[in-house]
Amino acid sequence: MKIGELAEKTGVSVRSLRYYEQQGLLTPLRQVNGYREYSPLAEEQVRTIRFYLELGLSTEQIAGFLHCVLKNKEAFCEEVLPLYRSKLEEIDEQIRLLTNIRRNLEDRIASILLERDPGEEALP
Amino acid sequence: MKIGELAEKTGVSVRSLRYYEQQGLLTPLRQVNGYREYSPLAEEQVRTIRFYLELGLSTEQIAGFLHCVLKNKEAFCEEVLPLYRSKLEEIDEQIRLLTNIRRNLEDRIASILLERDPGEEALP
DNA sequence: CTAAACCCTGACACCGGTGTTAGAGTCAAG
DNA sequence: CTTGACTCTAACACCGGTGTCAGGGTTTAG
Repeated sequence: MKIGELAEKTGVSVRSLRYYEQQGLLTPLRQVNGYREYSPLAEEQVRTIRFYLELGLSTEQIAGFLHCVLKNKEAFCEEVLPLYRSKLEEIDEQIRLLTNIRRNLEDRIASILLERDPGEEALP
Repeated sequence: MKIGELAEKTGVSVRSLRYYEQQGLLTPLRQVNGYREYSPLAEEQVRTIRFYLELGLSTEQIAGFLHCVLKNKEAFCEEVLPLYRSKLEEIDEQIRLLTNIRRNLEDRIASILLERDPGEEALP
């Protein structure tokens, strides 16, 4: 299958498919004319890549274990669990930061409303 | 006061002070030799800028109301409240996204642990 | 044969505040 | 006068997946 077809089947842009290849996540064969030729398995492989990208992993991190998870169950790939755990910490840190900002924003909003129309926002 | 002194007093790098100026947030005078000359008020002004940056506002957004909040109380600057509210929605959306990812990560971790050592993680 | 639709590579743009470097001018202390 | 510490402008790098364009080949249906 050619790149356009794979793009349509997976909903991933042609540009992205070429990028994944450049990052070592996909390795299509080449036809004599230079066109990329994807096996039917590539479709599932692309969905796997998308899954990990949506978990917030980088293409570089994914490249580190993709070959393994494509052959085995995730649980047998040593690299995955530590990666998940550090990503989880990272996410938690980001949530903490955002939550702090959120609190500050609410404080500012509340104090503006108070200063502007004292008592008005206390209505039911 | 020269830029290095202001940088030291505020803890903001010289690079950033020049950037704030470029974004229209600071307008120091110039000495005859071309050096920036900051008034003592600039110190407080920089802290104000930092405050808004840390709320997640962009220099462009800050530029839109900084002149007002430097003269009046925040509550009298019309632009501020809507900006706070849209920023709050933005933050909430980001927290939602991160929370989803977080849940997926935890699911993956749990299922790896289950698959690998069934029951082991259930210990006290 | 031709036009439309694909495909190829390579490269720039984006986002946005900050670090860093290069090359050059200025100033103060010794 | 000289040296070292500042200052100036201008410009690139970063981060990272994606959009988009340029310029050129290939294929396929009419």
